[in-house]
Amino acid sequence: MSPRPRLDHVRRPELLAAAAEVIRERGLENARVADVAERAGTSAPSVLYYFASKAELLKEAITSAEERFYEKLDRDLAGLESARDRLVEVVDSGVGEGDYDATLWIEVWARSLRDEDLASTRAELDERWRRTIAETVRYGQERGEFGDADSESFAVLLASLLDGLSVQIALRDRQVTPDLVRELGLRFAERELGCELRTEAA
Amino acid sequence: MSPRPRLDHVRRPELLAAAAEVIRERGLENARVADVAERAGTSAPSVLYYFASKAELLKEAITSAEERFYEKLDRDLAGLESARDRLVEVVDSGVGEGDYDATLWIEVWARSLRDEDLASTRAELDERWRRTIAETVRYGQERGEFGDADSESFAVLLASLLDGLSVQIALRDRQVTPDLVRELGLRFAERELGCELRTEAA
Amino acid sequence: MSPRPRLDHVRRPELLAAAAEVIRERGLENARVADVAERAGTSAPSVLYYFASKAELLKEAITSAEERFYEKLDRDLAGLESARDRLVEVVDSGVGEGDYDATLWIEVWARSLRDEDLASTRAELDERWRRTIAETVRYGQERGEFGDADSESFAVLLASLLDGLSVQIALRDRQVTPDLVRELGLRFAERELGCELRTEAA
Amino acid sequence: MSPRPRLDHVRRPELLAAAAEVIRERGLENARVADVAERAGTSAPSVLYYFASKAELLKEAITSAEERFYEKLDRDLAGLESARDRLVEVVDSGVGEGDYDATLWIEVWARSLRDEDLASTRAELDERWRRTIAETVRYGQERGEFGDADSESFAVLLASLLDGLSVQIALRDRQVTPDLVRELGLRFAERELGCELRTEAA
DNA sequence: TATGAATGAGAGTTCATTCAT
DNA sequence: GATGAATGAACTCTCATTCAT
Repeated sequence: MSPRPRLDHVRRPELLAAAAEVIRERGLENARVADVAERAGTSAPSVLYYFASKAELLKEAITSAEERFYEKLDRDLAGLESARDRLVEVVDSGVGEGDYDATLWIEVWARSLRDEDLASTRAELDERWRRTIAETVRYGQERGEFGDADSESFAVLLASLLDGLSVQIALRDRQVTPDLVRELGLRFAERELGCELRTEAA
Repeated sequence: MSPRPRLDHVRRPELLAAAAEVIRERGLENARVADVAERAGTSAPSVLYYFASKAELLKEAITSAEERFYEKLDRDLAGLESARDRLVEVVDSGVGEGDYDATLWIEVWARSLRDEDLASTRAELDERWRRTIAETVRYGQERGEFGDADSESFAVLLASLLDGLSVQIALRDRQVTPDLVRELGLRFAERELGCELRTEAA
Repeated sequence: MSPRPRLDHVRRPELLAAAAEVIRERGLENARVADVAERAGTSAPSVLYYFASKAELLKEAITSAEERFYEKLDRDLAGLESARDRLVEVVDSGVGEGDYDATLWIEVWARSLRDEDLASTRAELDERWRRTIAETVRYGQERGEFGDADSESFAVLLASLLDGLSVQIALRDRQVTPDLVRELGLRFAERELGCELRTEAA
Repeated sequence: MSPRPRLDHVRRPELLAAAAEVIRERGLENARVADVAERAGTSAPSVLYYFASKAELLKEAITSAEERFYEKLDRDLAGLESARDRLVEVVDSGVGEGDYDATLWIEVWARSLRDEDLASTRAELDERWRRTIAETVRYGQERGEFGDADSESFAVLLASLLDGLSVQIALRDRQVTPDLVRELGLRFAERELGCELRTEAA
């Protein structure tokens, strides 16, 4: 039934990882099949043996990278009891350093402007990100850690603030550092939710 | 190189406008000289008669569009006496609708990730945007309209928040409308500056 | 960059031969990649699959043709015992007919006027040509076949004379035929070296 | 009757001189109308107002430069009584330095390989050069200054030798200097004509 | 399963030449 | 008499993709 059953589950992830690296380095529009092949130690036709086209390869590279990020975040959050710790983790993950950064998002935004398909994928991922934030807020409100605030509005605001700040990180703006982003993000959350988040950080 | 005095001041702006439209429609990386030519009702070599290369054309198209935006904003602000009105104007201009939207910014960000030259131009323009915000805050503080807050930090925060929100507008996110951005931006400013900005808007 | 082992040693020589023909027909400056492709029964991109650029293709076509000529000449000379026979062979090879003619040299000279890279390649090849002549003279002097004369000066003179004459051949001057060139070249050598070279030719 | 009568005799020579310079600098095949225009302080269309096409411009630039050379040489020779002085002058003029050099000749040879029109012009000019040499020889034989030798063969030989040597000058070969060319040319003539030409030079 | 070979479809750019003024 | 403006034609080179093996 399924063609090429043997190596599919081995080679595809490797190629997707290579593609993600190429996108980061050369940009989504300038990424070439040959670049991905070279990084994966194979040839361009080989890459297209596993992915029907360049477009499909790049799209999957992006979505799988983002999905891995959200899966990891969900796992990490589940391991934390306190809502306060969870929110700190959320802000941390959105700061724009480490294995996740805004580079890929900027690429996705740019292409989403005219790629309907990617646009709706992006919308889903962003929705997921906001839902995670909103749920964390409601969790904290249930536990009495946070004051009352509209969790949905807060999610849109915090997500947008972190987006805007992490863009500056990605662009290496001199005035915006990861530490500053963390500080500003947490201070913003404290005001909106009426809680203390920065005890040890300060 | 060679001086081309006659029509330069007529044709170049026309071509720059055409180029900006093409960049919005097809993206910075996919914009072709032939597209610009077609939109301007001429041929590709004609375009290169006025601009030495595609790169120069696109770069100038972007910078001139951004600069026109800031010049208009500065003029508009100068016409307003009250600091409160000025801040409302600032937020309005950053909402991401009207003749200015985040589309161009997203393109610029994406390319700035790899283009040193464009990156520094972007940094200057962003610096200008934050300076405008900070000056407006200090103006309001001098007039006693705003409470004390660090004007520089506020500028970074508001700019980033508006960046993040206007990205959603540009991407036509269903949950984020221009009105919502305005509302959220103003509410954020009220909290940080301890003032009332939304009297008539509410 | 990337290794292309399989057909390299088959296709490259074919393409170089095609390129040499094109250079002869259309000239070095007017040779187009598409011409070479057509002559080799393939497409322009295919040619550039084996050669990184047009410049590299043409340069290699020239140098490989010249080098083949000198290698063949060295082999032929080694097969001759008498210095007299060797010198006749040298003059013969420089007459400008057969598989070698001055056409390529003229192209190389013209381009060397502005192309530093090609200029130094040409200098080396010319140096090799003169060395061959000078060594032949010294060989004859050691064997007592030639009188004493400065072998280096003689080499410069004979090489230049043959260059000048073979240009006329290449340009199909009515007054200069291959036979005349051979006759004049040998007579010149006889006078300078004090020997008889034209017994059977006369 | 004749169109554009006014400036023709002023502008055309200026443009031809500019064209000759451009050909020397960029080569015959790379010379652009715009280069000639720039050097003459005018525009490309202006150049084509005086010359029907680029081809015509370049061809005339070459032939007029060569003709001026031969006219000057004829004038100079006529001013000399002794055949010996005349022959020294001939060799001097062919050495390849001063306002005449082999650069233009090499360009002409290269293009003559496939330009029938230029080829026949070149043949005429070369014929004229050899005739001048042959006549000088016969003049010296009549005056008893030179021994008997076939003036036509000598002309072909000397012309070719000087061609070959001046090519090396044009290409800046390290082993061949103008002084060497003069020395070799005169020594060659002395042997062939049985006379002394280098008394004061030595 | 993989890849060397090949190519068609462009893209930017150059440049002689034309035309209106 | 001269030139700014414009353009068609050409050419190199890139790259995703196909095909035979």
